[in-house]
Amino acid sequence: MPSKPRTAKRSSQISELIEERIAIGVYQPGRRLDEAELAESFAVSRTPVREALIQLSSAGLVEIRPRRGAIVAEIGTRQLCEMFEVMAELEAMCGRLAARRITEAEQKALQAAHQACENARDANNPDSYYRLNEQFHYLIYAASHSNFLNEQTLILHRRLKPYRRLQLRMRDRINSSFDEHAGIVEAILAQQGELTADRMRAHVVIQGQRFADLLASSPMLGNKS
Amino acid sequence: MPSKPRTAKRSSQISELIEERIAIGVYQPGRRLDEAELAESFAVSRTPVREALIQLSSAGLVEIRPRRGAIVAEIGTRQLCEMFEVMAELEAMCGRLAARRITEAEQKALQAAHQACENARDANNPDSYYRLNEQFHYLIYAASHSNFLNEQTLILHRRLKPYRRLQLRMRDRINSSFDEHAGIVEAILAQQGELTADRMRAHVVIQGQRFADLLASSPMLGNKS
DNA sequence: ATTTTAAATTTTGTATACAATAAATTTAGT
DNA sequence: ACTAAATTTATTGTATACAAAATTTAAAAT
Repeated sequence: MPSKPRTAKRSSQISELIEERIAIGVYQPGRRLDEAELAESFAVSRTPVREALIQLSSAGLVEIRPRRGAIVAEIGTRQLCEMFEVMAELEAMCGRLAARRITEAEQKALQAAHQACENARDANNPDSYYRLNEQFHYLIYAASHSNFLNEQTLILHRRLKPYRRLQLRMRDRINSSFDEHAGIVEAILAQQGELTADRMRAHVVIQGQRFADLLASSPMLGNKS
Repeated sequence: MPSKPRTAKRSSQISELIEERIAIGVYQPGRRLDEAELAESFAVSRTPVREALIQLSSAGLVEIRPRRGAIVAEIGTRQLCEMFEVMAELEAMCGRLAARRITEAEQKALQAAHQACENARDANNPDSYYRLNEQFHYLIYAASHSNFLNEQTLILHRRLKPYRRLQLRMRDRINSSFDEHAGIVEAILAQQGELTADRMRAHVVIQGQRFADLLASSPMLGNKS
C-alpha cells in the first residue's frame, strides 16, 4: 500500500509516515501519539514505533514527556517567532552562497521553478503554489553547495511545515510572495550575494510576521505565551 | 557512581554518557559502537542503548548504517568547514541579539567569564581555558534571549566538540582567542549589534580556518574529501 | 596459492514479555 | 453530595526472545 517499499529500517519508514501525517495536519499539534495505537495502525510492534517517535522528538516535531507519552509538538508563538528568526538567517545564508556558487543548470532550474510559481499564482491555486514555492526554496538551499547548510535548513523547514500551511491562505500573500521571489531570482542571477541574503531574509521575516499576526488573532493552536 | 541520578529515561542518560565519551575522545570518530558491548558497559539491556544511539544519530554525533551498526560520526574536512560556516552565522546572530537584549546581570556574568578566561590564559592552562571559553560562549548564546537560537547553537556546538579539542592546542591560539573575546565583550557592552555579529563571526571563522589547516597537514582522522 | 563458494557466527532489527509508573475508577469518609 | 484515599486499569520503559541480514571463517575448486 505505501508508496515506498524502501530498503531502510522500518522505524525510519514509520518516522516518515508519522511526519507526513503531522505535516498534512492529520495529527495536529498537541495530539497524543499512542504507541500501541500507532503500532496497530502500521501493523508493527511498538518497538519500531518508539524508535520513530524518538527520531521525531530529536527533529523537534514530537515532544516526549517521560513516562507520560508523546504528543505532536506544540510550539508557542514566542518560539515560533524565534524559529522564523533563525530560519530567516539560514535562508539568507543559503541565498548568499547560492548567488556566488550557482551553476548554469541550477539557474535554469530556478527560473523554471519561478515560472511554475507564476503559473500557480495566475491560476489562483494556493495548494499548487504551496508545493511549488517549497521547490523554489529547496533549489536555493541546494544551490548554496553547502550540504550541511542545506540539511539544516531543510530540517528547520520541516519543523515549521505544520504551521506554514495555514499562513499562505492569507489574502494577497501569494502575490507578494511571488514578487519577493522575483527580486530574489534577480539578485541571484546577478550574483549579488549580500543583496540576495537581504532579500531572502526579508522574505522569510515577512512570512514569520504574517504568521505571528495570524496566531495573535485566532486562538487556534494551543498557543501558550 | 554516576553524578546524575536523574528522573528521566535511562536511554537519555545513556545518550549523555556516550556523548560524553565521544566529546572527551574515548570514542573517536569512526569507532564502532557495538550495542551489546555498550549495554554491558552500562549494565542495561540493548533496548535503551539502541534508543540512545538513535538520539545521538539525530544529533549528528553518531552514524547508523542500516543493518551494519553504528559508528561515531566521522566528518570530512569539507563538511567540517561547512559546519563552521553555519556555526559562525549562528554565533553571529547570538551576538547581535545579545548586544541588544543583554541584562545587567548577564553583563556582569559575561565580564566575570571573560576575566576567568584571562586568568586561565595567564596561567597557561589550555584545559582550563577550553572549559572557560565554552562558558563564555554559552553566556552569549543565553543572552540572545532566544531559547530556540540558544538550543540550536548548543546542538551544533556539541557536534563540533569532538573536533574542537585538538584545535586549541595550537600555538598562540589561546592568546588571539582571548583578544577576540575582548573585542566581543566590548561590542556587546556598547550594545553594538552589528559590530558584535561581525566580531563573533570572525572569531568562529578563524577557528574554522585554523582547524582546516590542522586537518590538511595531518592525516589524523579519517578525513575523506 | 588464490579465488570463489558455502557454512557458521555474530550482530542488527523486530516482536513479545514483564516491570514500573501514571491515569482512571471506585470506594470510603466527612 | 463532595472530597480524598485506595485500588484498578492502562501505558510507558526495559528486558528478553526470536528472525533476518551481514560478516567472518572454513572449505572446495581452479
